[in-house]
Amino acid sequence: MNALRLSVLNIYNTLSRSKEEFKPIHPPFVGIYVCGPTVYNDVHLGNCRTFISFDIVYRYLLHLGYKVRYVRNITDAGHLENDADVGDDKISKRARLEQLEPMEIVQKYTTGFHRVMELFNNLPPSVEPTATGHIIEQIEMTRQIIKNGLAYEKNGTVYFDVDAYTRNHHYGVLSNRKLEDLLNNTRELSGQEEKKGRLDFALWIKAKPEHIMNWPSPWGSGFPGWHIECSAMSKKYLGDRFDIHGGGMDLIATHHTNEIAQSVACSQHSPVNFWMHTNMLTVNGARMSKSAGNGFLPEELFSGNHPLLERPYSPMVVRFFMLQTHYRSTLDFSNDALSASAKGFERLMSALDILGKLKPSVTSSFSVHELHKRFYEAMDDDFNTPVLLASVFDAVRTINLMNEGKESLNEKDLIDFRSLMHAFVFDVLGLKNDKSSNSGDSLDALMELILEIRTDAKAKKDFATSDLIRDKLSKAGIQVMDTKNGPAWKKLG
RNA sequence: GGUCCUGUGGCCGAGUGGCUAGGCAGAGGUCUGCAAAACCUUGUACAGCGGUUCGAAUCCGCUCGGGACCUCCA
Repeated sequence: MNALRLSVLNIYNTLSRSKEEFKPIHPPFVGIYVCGPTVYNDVHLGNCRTFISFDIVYRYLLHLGYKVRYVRNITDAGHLENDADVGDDKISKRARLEQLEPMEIVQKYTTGFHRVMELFNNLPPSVEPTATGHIIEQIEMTRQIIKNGLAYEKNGTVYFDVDAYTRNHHYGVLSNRKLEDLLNNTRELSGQEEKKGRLDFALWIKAKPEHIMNWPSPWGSGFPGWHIECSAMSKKYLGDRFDIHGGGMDLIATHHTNEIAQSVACSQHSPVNFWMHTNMLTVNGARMSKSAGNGFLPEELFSGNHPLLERPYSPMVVRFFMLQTHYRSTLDFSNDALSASAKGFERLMSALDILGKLKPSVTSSFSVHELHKRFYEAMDDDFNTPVLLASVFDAVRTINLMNEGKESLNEKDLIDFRSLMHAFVFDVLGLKNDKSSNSGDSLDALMELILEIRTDAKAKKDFATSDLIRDKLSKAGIQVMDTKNGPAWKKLG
């Protein structure tokens, strides 16, 4: 199938602020690292969007035949409540609030996160390392940075020396900011007396006596800074230099900027070829976030239990909804938009059901190759899922026309068409028919019988009976449709 | 304040110089016992003003609106 792919993959790189042709460092291998969640709380839908976006990246690279190592971490230590490098670790704080051991918090929200990822049909990453599992690597990296003269220790805490770094490197490369602007526009934070420079950030933080999560280090008992974990773990599993690093756009200015600085300080070269960033999910135009109180939890969506929702939406409808927007655009979340997606998704799934049942003709009336080409062009253009879906919906129309005998495919083309649709809708976009309406249980046989009775009644012009069957089934959540090929049914969403 | 992004038809949302995006909703039609489904047809959309150009939603300038980051957040 790939022999017909004429385009090449282009990816928008935050570093260059433009699309670049993707060439792996060591083909056919591709290394990708995505910043995972800090497991101190339930993931909300905005978090999920990022992981769904990178699931598409992962799936498409796999589809293209690359051998992909996809690393997505779990932050279970070191993420402070603010960037002043004072104050509390988020996990520790939550542990006190819930009166649990910190690792109980970690376990609880990690499990929840995995469940949600599975519901959204995200493939599990190849490696899912935790910060607490890589303390030694983080200490090692910190030592190396000190050794290279780009970090210093003060009272048990180790800071990255941004000023020293900027003598040879551009600290603001990723966010495209000048150092003086960063200095002038950074807010004065309290508790920073220890730092030499205002932009310096902690690699290792001295633990206060009450801080439960702490580890011994050359600088005394403490815990790692937030940024060093990703540098240390990406280095461990993907090497000093790898292909793609991803995360939400909000990580550009601080987290990823610091990651680059740390890796450069340690290894003397830039760690990542392609930096990819997903845009934010918004509600009424404002960013969805917990602090703003406008966050949606996946649970609320699946149950419909939220003031802004009129009904529940299945994980696949939500996934489909997200894929109708490009990952670098903001996506505004609303009941109306979701409801439109629910109908579109249903139409797509029923067309794919029909496709599986179509019979081949002698001749073909349209070109499967053309679709094939368009599908790849869309995905090769920086994973443009909305454009792919537009082409997929052209295919949906064609499937329906075939069902009415107005379009046709010969046997070979029909096989190609099925495998093309299957590959892109199920494998690449990761959608699935979560209603699994006609899934071979006893309901099938039962429905066959009922529809037979109804067809008999109709033949005898006993419309009272046929309509009664239809109405009662409708109330039971099953829709009956009289198509040209006889009666059909499906479960209602 | 600094650095950016953005404004597309009733709603969501692609598209970055000339060629129908797409989904949902609406209207008309085909089909049907009636519906539904499906299919066909249908919308003179690109915030405003000016400029560049043979030609702009697309490039440039200004104006107005929305948002993000700079402070924890994907």
